[in-house]
Amino acid sequence: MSNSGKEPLYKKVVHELRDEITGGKYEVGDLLPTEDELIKRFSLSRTTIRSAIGVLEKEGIVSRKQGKGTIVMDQKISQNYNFLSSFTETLAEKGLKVETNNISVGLQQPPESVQLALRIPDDEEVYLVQRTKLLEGKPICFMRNYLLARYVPRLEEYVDDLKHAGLYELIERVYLLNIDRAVDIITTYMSGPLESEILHFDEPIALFRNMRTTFLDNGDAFEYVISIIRGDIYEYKVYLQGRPPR
Amino acid sequence: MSNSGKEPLYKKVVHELRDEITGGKYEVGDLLPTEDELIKRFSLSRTTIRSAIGVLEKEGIVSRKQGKGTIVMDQKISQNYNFLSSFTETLAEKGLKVETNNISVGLQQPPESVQLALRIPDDEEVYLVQRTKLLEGKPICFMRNYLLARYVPRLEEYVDDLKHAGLYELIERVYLLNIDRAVDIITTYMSGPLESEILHFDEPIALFRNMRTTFLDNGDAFEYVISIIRGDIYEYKVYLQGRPPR
DNA sequence: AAGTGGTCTAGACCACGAA
DNA sequence: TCGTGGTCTAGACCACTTA
Repeated sequence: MSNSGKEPLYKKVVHELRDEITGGKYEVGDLLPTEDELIKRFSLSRTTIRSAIGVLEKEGIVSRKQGKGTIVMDQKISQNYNFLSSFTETLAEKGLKVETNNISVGLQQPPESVQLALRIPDDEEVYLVQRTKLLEGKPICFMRNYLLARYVPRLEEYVDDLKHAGLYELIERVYLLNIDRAVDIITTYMSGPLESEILHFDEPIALFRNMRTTFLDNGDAFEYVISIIRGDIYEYKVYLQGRPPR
Repeated sequence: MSNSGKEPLYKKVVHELRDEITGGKYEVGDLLPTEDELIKRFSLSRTTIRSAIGVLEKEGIVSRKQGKGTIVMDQKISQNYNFLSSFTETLAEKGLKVETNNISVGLQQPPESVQLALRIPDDEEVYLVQRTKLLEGKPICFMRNYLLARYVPRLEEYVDDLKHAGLYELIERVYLLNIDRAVDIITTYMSGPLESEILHFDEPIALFRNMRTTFLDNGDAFEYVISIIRGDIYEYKVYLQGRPPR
C-alpha cells in the first residue's frame, strides 16, 4: 500500500476495515481476515497491521483472541459513547437537531464549588455562559458553563457565533485550545418551580444534573459545566469494556 | 530488564510507572522520562516502552505530545470509570460496603423487551435473578438480571453463593465465562408506590433506571439487567477521552 | 501439529515543538 | 537546529486454540 497522501498507513487500514465492517461485509461473530492475510492484502508489515487492528479493538468493534482470531463485534453497541462530544453533537448523531436560545455571557468571580472543580484561587476570573438547548422547538436542557477567563479573552464578542456554532468548536477555532478529556458526574433530582419555568413543563419531573469538568491537553482544568436535562426525554449510554487495572 | 516471571515486560513497565505516578513521584503536568531514557533504564526496545506508555495513555493517566513529551495527567480524574464493574465493586472502591438481600432465582420465558436486548428467539429460556442491594443497612438498589439459561445451567443451586459473592464472580468462577464488555443505558424517572415499598422511602424521589446488556468475549449477548437506584444517594461518573472517530 | 494472535528486537525515517 | 514522540520495517520466538 503506497502512501501518497499524508494519512498514516495504519489509519488507512483502520478506515478500510471499519467501512467493511459497518458496511455489512462481516456478520457479528465472524472472524476478520488473519494478520497474515491483511499483511499480504495491504503489503504492510505486521506491526502496522496490528496497530490498525488495535484501534478497531479500542473502538470496540472487534475483539482479538489469541489462537483463534479477530472477532467482529456488534457495531450497534459500539457507537461513539465515551468520547468527548457536546450535547448538540450527541443528539446530532441520532439525527436530531438542537437549537440554542437565551444565550448570556458575563465575567464573574467563581462560586466556591467552581473554584474547587477547576482548582483555581478565588481571585481568578471566569466567564459564565448560560443558555437553553431546544429539541424540536421545546426546551430540553439548561446549561451553565464556567470557563477560565485567561484562556478565552473577550469571549463576550463571540456571543453571536454561539447561536449557530457549538462552544467547543468556537474554542478550538478561535482560541486554538485542545480539549481532549472530561469527567461527567451525573445525578438526578426532582424538579422545582425554577426548573419548571426555565424548561417549560407543568408537573414535577425527574431531571438529570450533569456536572462536567473539562481538561486541556496540558492537564489543566479549563471549564466546569452544569447541565440540567429533562429526564423524560434524554438518556445516557455508556460503553464499558474490560476489567479495571490492578 | 530480565523476564524471570511470566508477566510480559511491557506490563512490568506499566506497573512500575503507574506506581511512580500514583505514588506522587511526578506532579500533574510534569513530563515523564523520555522514551530514550526509559529504554536505557529498563534495557528494553523502543517498541516495548511505547506499548507500555500506550497502556498508561489509554488509562488516561498520561498524555503524549509529539515534539514535547509525555505529560502526567491528574490521576484523580482517571479512576476506574468506564471499566466493567459491578454495583458492589463500584461502591467498594469508595470504601463502602454493600450487602445483598431478598435474593430469588427462577427460570422464565423472557418478556419481549429482554428478547430484543439479548437477540434471542422467544422460546429460549432465561434465569431471572432478583435482589435488593443495601448500603449501610438501607436499601439503595433493586436489580433484575436476566441471564441466558444455556450458559448458566442449574443456577438455582448457587443462590447461597450469591449472598456472599458477586454475580459476575460466580459466573467467571463456576461457569468459566469471560465477560468483557457491556452497554449501560441510564434514564431517570419519579418513583411510584412499588418503588417506595421495595426501597423503603416515603416521599416520591427521582430514581435512576440502568439497563445494562452484557456481552461475552465471543460477541454474544449474555445478560440483561435492570437496576433501579436511589438517585438521592447514588451518582455516575463517566470518563470521556478523545474526539469520536471519523 | 498447524495456525492464530501476543510479545519483542534493532533498527529507520518523519512530523512537531521549543530554543 | 535539536530533541521529542509518530510511524514503519523485517524479522524472531512465545502462548493459546483447534484439530
